[in-house]
Amino acid sequence: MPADDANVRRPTLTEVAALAGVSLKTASRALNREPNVAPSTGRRVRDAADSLGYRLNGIARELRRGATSSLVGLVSGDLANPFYSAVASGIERELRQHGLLLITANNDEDGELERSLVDAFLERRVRALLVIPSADDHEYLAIEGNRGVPFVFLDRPPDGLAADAVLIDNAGGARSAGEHLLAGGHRRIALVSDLRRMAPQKGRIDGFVGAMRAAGNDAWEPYLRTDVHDVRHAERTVRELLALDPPPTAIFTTNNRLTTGALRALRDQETLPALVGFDDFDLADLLGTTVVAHDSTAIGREAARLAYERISGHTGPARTIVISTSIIARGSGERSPH
Amino acid sequence: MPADDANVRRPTLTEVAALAGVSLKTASRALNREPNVAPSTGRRVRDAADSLGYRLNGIARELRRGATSSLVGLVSGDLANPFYSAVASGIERELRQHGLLLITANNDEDGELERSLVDAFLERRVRALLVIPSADDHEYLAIEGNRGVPFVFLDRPPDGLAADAVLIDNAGGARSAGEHLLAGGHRRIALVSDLRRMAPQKGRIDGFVGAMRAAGNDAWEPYLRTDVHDVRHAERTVRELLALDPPPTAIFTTNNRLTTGALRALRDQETLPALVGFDDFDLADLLGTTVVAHDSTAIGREAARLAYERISGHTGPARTIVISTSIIARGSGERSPH
DNA sequence: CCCCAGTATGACATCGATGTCGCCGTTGCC
DNA sequence: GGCAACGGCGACATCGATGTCATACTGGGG
Repeated sequence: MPADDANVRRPTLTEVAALAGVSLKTASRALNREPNVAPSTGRRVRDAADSLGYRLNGIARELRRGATSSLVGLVSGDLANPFYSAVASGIERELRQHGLLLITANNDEDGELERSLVDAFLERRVRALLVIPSADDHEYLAIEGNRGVPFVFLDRPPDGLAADAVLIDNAGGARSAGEHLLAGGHRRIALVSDLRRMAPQKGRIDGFVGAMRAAGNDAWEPYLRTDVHDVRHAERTVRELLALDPPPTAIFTTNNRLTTGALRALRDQETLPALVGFDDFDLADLLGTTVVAHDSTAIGREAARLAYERISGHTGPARTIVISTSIIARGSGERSPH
Repeated sequence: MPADDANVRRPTLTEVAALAGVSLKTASRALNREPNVAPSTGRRVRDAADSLGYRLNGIARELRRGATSSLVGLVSGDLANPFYSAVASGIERELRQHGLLLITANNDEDGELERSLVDAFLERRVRALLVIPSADDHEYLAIEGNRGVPFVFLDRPPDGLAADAVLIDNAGGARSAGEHLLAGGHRRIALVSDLRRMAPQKGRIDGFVGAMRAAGNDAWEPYLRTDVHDVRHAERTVRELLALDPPPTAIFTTNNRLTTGALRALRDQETLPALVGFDDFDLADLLGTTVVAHDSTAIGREAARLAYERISGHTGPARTIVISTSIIARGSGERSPH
């Protein structure tokens, strides 16, 4: 049936204009509610548009208006990780208020993939690009930044490039975790961290170590475990730590995944070490887990805000926003050394 | 500095062609690696493109190629809810394999907003539209479905419209939860559900009620609580239920939020009722919470698959995929009535 | 009564790419 | 030696909208 074929094609503005008996330009004016259109003409055009099921072609409009879309790109890790999804949620909310839409892509923690995703976004002429980078080197973005596409880095500082960033006070949070445990009387404190090459992890390690040094404590040193990258590995690592003689009396885990692993390892232990985890998580209150908390949604919101200011024409040097952290004591971090 | 101004405009293919000393069309051929371009010409064009920092304008390309983008839209609830983010993650992974990008927007559980987001997506000429609907009536989408934009409904069936859908076996899962508790010897079983008007909730209620009827049990009836919509409300509701005389000996909560609320309410109780929750959640194993689990990521993956098949030209009647559920016993659902 | 301002409209160029078609110069084959 | 086939390339139209400029008509002021 040819009628079907006709049906799958969307009507163009030209067709609407023809049906309404006006010129293309007048139809455009009517639908955009520009001034200087006779009321009756306007109505006729809109009726024609409705009856045809016309919908503006945003691609064509954007090409004409300057080859830049109303999209903002986010390249991050898997949204299944609650940290990333909280950030994405904050971004989306903020963008929506300005009529911008969010495109997301998962870099699978792969620098190569990240680069090609950034490329894909740039080809689609996103208005801004938000990145929670996995790659270490961001110099390849330098040219772009100067070409009118604002970049904002989230959670990790840009490397080899001046760009806006929203970071967490990693060192501060980790220092306060260390101090909290020291204040509880702990000395043999284990540190379980993720990949050391990632800046936030490095910051957290440094902050913790700083607290230890400041207190003149070096009993933690045998218990340092870095480059632990997933829940299973964290669980295994914590089990191994607890089997040491003497075992640590407290553990500090530097992100939500590692904290989860530690909790699993502690499940069947008789004597529980103290535990403080970086990143708050759902139901931590029920599990009584003491954490270094921060507002992940705010990270996204602030990043989107910075991006929007750049889109709106703000120029000036790169800015960095640091999101503060706070310790939420729920019991696990307050267990005393035995 | 005028050099700056020049810098913010992206070079066009015409400029690349001029620099390489060839025609626009030849430059296009070279960059797209079409046949019939002399190797030396190709190299010259690519060098020119690199030196100018040229990047293809996807908007223009898509306009020319048929006014349809390489984007797929997802309208859902807040990504901060792990159910939605798991679904989004599944979708994005699947789409990426086909070179498609995901645009997300949060409907804030508001039918009006949802409609305008769908509009915005359609204007941007998404290739397909995935919806976890909040609105009840989807007839307004009927015209669109016939215009070549495939729709896939997730978690909730389309209403007044034939479209592909990926659903959870809500009734089946809830029935097995009911049967599980009955088998444990429970009779006074409370049902705490979210908004009854939402199809998944209705399905879960019906499944549970069906199990009760089949067993000839009506002792649950005084403990039915529907239209509980957030964590706080769920916590309060469960507290009230437990204060009844006699109290229920078991509770079935019909989604992850309500389960969270119930867990909070149970925290300080002396005698614990059995608890089964619909939706699995992170750390449920540590909390020992028995749940009706399903693979949320698979929902997204399957929906993206259906959409992709339609994009690739598949026609035929609307299909519905039902994701199965299974009970994961972790202790809370196996407590016996006291 | 004329002129000017302002309103309503349309013709045409344009955004940046790709598709169609045709031209020119080599080959290769009969 | 002539001709078909093909490789390499460019001129031009095109996708669907918006911006610019021109034009016709209306009404009001001098």
